[in-house]
Amino acid sequence: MNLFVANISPTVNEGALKALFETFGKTSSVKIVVDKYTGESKGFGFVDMLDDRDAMEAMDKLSNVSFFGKNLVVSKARPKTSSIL
DNA sequence: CCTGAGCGC
Repeated sequence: MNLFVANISPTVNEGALKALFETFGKTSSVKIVVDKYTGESKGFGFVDMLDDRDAMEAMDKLSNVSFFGKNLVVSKARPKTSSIL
């Protein structure tokens, strides 16, 4: 399950985020979104977990908890913005 | 920045 993680502190990198979610289960990929042009973190990212139960567990346990000074907000990711609609 | 990412030599 792909999870959307918002309100990520700039001090958090993908490795730290992955380690955090790995405490609940296997993560297949972690992505922190950075601005294409400025290279700065947008403050949100995505964590793809192999097991849906672990994903929901992580979503529940990590939502609104302080991580590096910011309260994480975890929810199910939506499909990436499509150009076609 | 609460929903990303790769179109060039």
